[in-house]
Amino acid sequence: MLQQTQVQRVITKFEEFITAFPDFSSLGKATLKEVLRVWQGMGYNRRAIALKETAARVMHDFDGTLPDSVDALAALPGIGRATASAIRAFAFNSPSFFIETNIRRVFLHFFFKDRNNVKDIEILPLVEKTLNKRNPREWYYALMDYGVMLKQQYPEINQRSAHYQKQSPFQGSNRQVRGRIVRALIKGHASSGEIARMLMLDAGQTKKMLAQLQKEGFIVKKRTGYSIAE
DNA sequence: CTCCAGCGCT
DNA sequence: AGCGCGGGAG
Repeated sequence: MLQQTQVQRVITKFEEFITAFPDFSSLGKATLKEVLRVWQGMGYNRRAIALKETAARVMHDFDGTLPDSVDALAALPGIGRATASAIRAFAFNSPSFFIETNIRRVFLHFFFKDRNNVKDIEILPLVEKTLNKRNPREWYYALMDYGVMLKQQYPEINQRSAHYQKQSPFQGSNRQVRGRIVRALIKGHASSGEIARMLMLDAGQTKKMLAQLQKEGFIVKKRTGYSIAE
């Protein structure tokens, strides 16, 4: 839930989410519509699909217990190397190395003072060297909190990362429209024409986006229109 | 306008 | 390597 999303926003949503789906079993068995309904407000609806699918795989492939190796975790949908390593550090308190935006800021500030275009592959060895292997969890908590603090004083540090990129505006974007369509279909089944009319969208664009959402597993097409998958 | 505990596809 | 993906807060 924390991928590309502010901690403060996740905290309140997490309570609601974990109450609705307290374990892998309930999340894996829930309908996608139920999961997306609770997810609304988090952003990146794809992550809701991945999380539900991950829960189902943990139940079926791992007997209900989350695996603790980076390789096994990273093989789950929506979990890459960074999140897999973070899960190892926070959930299992095991030494593993990863970079996220706050950690990146700390190392750029102290070890790449006069550098530009710094690649994460250059930073990672330093994360490994400085990690407190006795208590990775506490170390990463402190490191990330410190990175947040650094941002108050030096908000532009991460622009010196090779991986920094300004993102396109959300207002009027494709992703905004997708979000509105998903939100509408959570409320109920609708045809392409009804959706276009309800949301004041171009008919052709609406059809194209519905086809894309269908391909990604968000929705299914029936005789009379579209609904949330499963 | 900007950014955010990244991932997956091409 | 580059791009698309939500939505809320500052």
